[in-house]
Amino acid sequence: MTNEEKQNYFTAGELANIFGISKQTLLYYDRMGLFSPAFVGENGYRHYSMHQYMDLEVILRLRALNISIALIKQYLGNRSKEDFVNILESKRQESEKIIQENQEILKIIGSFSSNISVEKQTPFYQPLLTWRKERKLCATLTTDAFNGKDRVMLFTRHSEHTFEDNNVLDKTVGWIIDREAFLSHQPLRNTIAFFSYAPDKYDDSKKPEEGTEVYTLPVGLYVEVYFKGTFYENATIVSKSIEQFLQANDLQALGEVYVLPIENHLLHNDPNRYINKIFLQVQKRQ
Amino acid sequence: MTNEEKQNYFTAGELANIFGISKQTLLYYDRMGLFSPAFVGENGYRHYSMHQYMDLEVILRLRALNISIALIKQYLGNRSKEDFVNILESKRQESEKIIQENQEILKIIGSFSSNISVEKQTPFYQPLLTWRKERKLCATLTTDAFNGKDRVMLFTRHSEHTFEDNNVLDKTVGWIIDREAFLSHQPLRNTIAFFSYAPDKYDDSKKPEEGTEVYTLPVGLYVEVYFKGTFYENATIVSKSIEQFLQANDLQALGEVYVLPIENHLLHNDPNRYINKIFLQVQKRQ
DNA sequence: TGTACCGTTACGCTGCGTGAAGGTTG
DNA sequence: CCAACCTTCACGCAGCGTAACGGTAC
Repeated sequence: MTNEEKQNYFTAGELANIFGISKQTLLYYDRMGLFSPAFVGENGYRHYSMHQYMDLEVILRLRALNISIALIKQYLGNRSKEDFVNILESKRQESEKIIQENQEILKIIGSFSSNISVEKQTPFYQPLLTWRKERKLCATLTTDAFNGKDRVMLFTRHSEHTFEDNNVLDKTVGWIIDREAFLSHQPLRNTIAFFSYAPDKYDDSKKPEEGTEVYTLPVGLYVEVYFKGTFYENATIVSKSIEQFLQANDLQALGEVYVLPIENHLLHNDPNRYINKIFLQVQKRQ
Repeated sequence: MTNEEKQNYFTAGELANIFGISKQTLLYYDRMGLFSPAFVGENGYRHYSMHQYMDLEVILRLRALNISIALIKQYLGNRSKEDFVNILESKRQESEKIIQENQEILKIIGSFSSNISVEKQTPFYQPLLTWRKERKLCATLTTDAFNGKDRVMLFTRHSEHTFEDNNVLDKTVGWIIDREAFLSHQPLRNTIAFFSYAPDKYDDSKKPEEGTEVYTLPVGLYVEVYFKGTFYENATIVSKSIEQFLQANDLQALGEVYVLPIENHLLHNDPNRYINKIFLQVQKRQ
């Protein structure tokens, strides 16, 4: 290597340092055929000519926009205003898509967080009597033949049909059980349907799939009970407390019984720490 | 495999179909130790129990937020409200960072695009006489010892020092040459400095690095010429046209001469298609 | 003779997709 | 006997980072 060469060419490390990038990056660009040294010495050393900094500058400015190496390579060989504008345009769309996706994530996180922080000092096993506004919900009816696998299938079908459009903020899925069976403390309580709340501005024109119905929970008085643990282990005690509450307050039950998980396997390993809410509509006995 | 097993367990394909994911995804989760079947048959077939759908649901809901498999694995083994909230919080920060990065990209693309579309029907080699407002610029002085490599180093140093804060929209770097040398058509024209425009609201308190100065281009009359090709090939003809223009309009030059690339190697392979703008301050001869 | 360069493999990361080659079930 | 399942490799992707191992320049 002559002195003249030393004065006019950059070695890989020099060039990398000057541009504040890693030597490996230059080696990688070489391997990819994106940016190769002007010549390679007998000792294998790379020598980049002074003028090559222009190409490298183009590369780094496009990489700063996270434009792919393949695209940069293609563009470098055939630069033009049109192609440049096209690249910027497609990159713009890509970035906008990424922004949208992450804003969607932020939205979901926000709804999660608010739902979690709401229920803090909840009284358990204490029937509450509250006035609820009308609410719409989506329900997927369960069929009669209904073993464990089918139950899971219906559950996921409900989730998919109900949540495929991201209108729904609260993605919790609850289930509806028969009032008579529940209040008579029968050990086996058939699930009538899975349900989840629909947004208030639910699009009525959108016909739900076969087996899924949009349903209105009427305005009125509701009895609600929060309890810990699984429904099947606590159904009897909860149903008895509700029955007692209805009698003591001269109330009668209407409609079906709704069970809604508040904290479930998403938050706890131990099912004993699950929190569910059970509610049903009531009215003064006439 | 007994009939009872068939009724109570999912095979990999079944589970994948139900949840609308790929079988390969399940296999991958198994390999990663994130989600393994309840048992594996003698034939090697995977069998997932009905109850496992809950774990899978947790996994998929967290994956929908693009939370890493390692983190989900950790969380699954030890669920709690606190950890869940922490995960959401860190993911929120991550998403916000991604959004910021991409909005930065959109900003850069926007400034690129507007700069490109501005200069469309530009008259070349035609001296223009315009009134310019005061503008601030950053200049990196070139040293005397100044061969090719040093020039590149100074150029990149200027870029780094000037642009490391992303305040600057227009990242074009121009250069300043000596007026006397230029107007006397000397073949070798020394570059005095590299420069680029500073944003109007440049933070004066921020002391620039050694060798870089913030500089004010005074308000006043300027002569501007757009020309095609490289500066070194066109300097003589441009300087002659400017000289003629000055004489014809009874003007005299002030300050130094600025050369600013409008379209360069970022947009063209062929240097003959480069577009540069040369400008200098003038005043009526007294 | 040391130390600070240079080089070439080659593997790691993330989350799967996509075969290939071969066994199992019905 | 075929179709539709299932399995286990193993490579590919994007853009480098990070050694490991060895030669070279001063």
